[in-house]
Amino acid sequence: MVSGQKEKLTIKHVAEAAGVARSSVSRAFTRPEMLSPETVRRVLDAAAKLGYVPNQTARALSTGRHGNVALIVPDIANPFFPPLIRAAQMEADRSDFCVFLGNSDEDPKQEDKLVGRFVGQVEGLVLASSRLSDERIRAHAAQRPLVLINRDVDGIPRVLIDSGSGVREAVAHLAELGHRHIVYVAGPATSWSNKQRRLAVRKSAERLRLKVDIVASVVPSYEAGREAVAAVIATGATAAIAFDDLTAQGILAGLADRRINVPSQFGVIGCDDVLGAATYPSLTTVSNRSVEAGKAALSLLVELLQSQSVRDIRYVLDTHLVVRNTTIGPTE
Amino acid sequence: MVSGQKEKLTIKHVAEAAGVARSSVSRAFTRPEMLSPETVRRVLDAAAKLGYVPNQTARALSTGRHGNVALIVPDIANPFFPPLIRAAQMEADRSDFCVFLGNSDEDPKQEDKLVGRFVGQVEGLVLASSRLSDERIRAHAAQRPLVLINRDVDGIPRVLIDSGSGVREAVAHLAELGHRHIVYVAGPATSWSNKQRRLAVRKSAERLRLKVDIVASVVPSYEAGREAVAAVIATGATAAIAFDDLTAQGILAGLADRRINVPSQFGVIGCDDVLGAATYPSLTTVSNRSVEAGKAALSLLVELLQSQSVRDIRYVLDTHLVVRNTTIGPTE
DNA sequence: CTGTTAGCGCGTTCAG
DNA sequence: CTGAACGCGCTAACAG
Repeated sequence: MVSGQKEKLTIKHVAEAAGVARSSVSRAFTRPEMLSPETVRRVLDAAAKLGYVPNQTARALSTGRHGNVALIVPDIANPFFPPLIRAAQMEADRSDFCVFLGNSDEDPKQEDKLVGRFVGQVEGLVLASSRLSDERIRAHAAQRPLVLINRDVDGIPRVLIDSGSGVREAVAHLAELGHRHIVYVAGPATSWSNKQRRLAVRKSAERLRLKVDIVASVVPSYEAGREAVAAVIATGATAAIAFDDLTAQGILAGLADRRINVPSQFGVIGCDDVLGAATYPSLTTVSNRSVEAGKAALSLLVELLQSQSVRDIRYVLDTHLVVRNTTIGPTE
Repeated sequence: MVSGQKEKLTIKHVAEAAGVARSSVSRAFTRPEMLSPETVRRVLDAAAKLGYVPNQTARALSTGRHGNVALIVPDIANPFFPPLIRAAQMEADRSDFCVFLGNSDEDPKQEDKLVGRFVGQVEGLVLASSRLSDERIRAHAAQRPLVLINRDVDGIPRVLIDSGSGVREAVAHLAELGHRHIVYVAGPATSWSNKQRRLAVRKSAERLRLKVDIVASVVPSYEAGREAVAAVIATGATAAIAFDDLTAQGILAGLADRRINVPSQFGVIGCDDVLGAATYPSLTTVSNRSVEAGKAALSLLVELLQSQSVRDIRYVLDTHLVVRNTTIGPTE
């Protein structure tokens, strides 16, 4: 049984044990091809025997590369993000990167603070659904390679989930079912996705001659959706498209509280398809591509890191409507 | 507008600008009380003016403290973890720690690999629902302060969510409703929580003279639950307690596929209460304390880090049954 | 191919 | 209270 060797093993000890210079040990680990196979083997053997493992920190200080990246999201607990985080995580893993995770709590200040905390220890970062201003994003991007998810800033590499296509299908779907007056329950004002969805609802409603109202809702959550119901009903609309599934779920609950039946009396459509068919009635929603987005963002970042290139990249993923059971004609 | 100053600002530049020695600059940041207020102010001013920020890496190399911790979970996308991660995150934030997040993908090998990747850059780690063997956990704990969540290893600080109490209530609840034969749909074999829940079901069923069968299910997921339904039905039981809500949700779906009505023909109880009332029928389940667990684990780790103490800590959070609509008597 | 010698940026004795 | 000098562990020129 190997007892805990608390003593610090450095490159020096390995060098002595292998009878070579310290630099050779270093090279054996980072550029084996510069050494004779014989030497490499001797060094690696000695290292293994001693249980030596290179000190990441010292290496970073000397090279400037720490092998870390940061991922910041507004709310880890929002079901939209975990799959994205997971995908990013696994992609980072493929290139041996460690990922710092930050939760901005939907707050720009906090997000800024996190970036500051991370920036000294990472080679690059990805901001998902950033709540930061364009200026702040540009400022940070000037310091380190930066990839955005669901945020469209010129010149900054970005991965966009185009919920517009799905939302347009949603509006068309409602129009086909005979709805003439709908309402969009908005998300965070600083959210790019929210702007995009709101616009898509407006435009296609206009084109299809539907009346459309907007109901504000500060944060995307079950509670917020539930609270928005009063305002939603007050508009006199017969169907609602919510910023996301969580909000939609809250609306469903609020409607049920008021004994308003879905879908016969009122139609509801969500966005992001994070709830699967788990709501009741199962939610008609717009598909989500968060896994692809997370993976794409990270592989993009890794690519940027490796090939110092700084092209203007804009990667778009489209979406479509998933019809379930919260939508039928307004009068049954 | 400040343009991107890509030049590396070191302690040296600040020293010159402030007209002091480099060491004074260092002290102004780490031990202001050792300097005259006047000097501190001058240094901080100069630093602010230049936009200087201490190099975390260099500092770490010199002090051994990097201000990072790692958190490893089996599956970020499992709804049990995001709230836990978020809580841990925010607690770390309070002490200015950066957190590395790792996803072991339910695989001990991967978990080991992650620990190895992180250990060189963190002061401590927390393993949530670790799939590692006791030996490996002990080995890692010997290197760095380590806190466990839902894993009970002697001598290692741990935070345990005692689902046993809630599960016992669940069994009693079923017994009261008149069920005489129940089945437990198990989770991962390496899961401590699974062992605990299985045992609690067995024991209390025995005490209440209920017959109990066990159905295996490798990973906790919707799919796995759905697939387990055939075996569940085959046992002839009238109610099932699932390892977690995800599995329970899958069971609900599988039952619906077979036109078996819940709760009138079959009762289902989940664990962890991660779905809220979002399933249909809304799921009777065992409450979860993951937020407290995440927070507690991290504050415990921070505490260990600060006060080198190594007491044997075992922090237990109890749970209880949350009755909703998937359980009534077996014959209606 | 391999050894020697500087730093990387900062914290920390140890004198003054 | 402040400055000079050494070291953290490793990589990167620069010789041989």
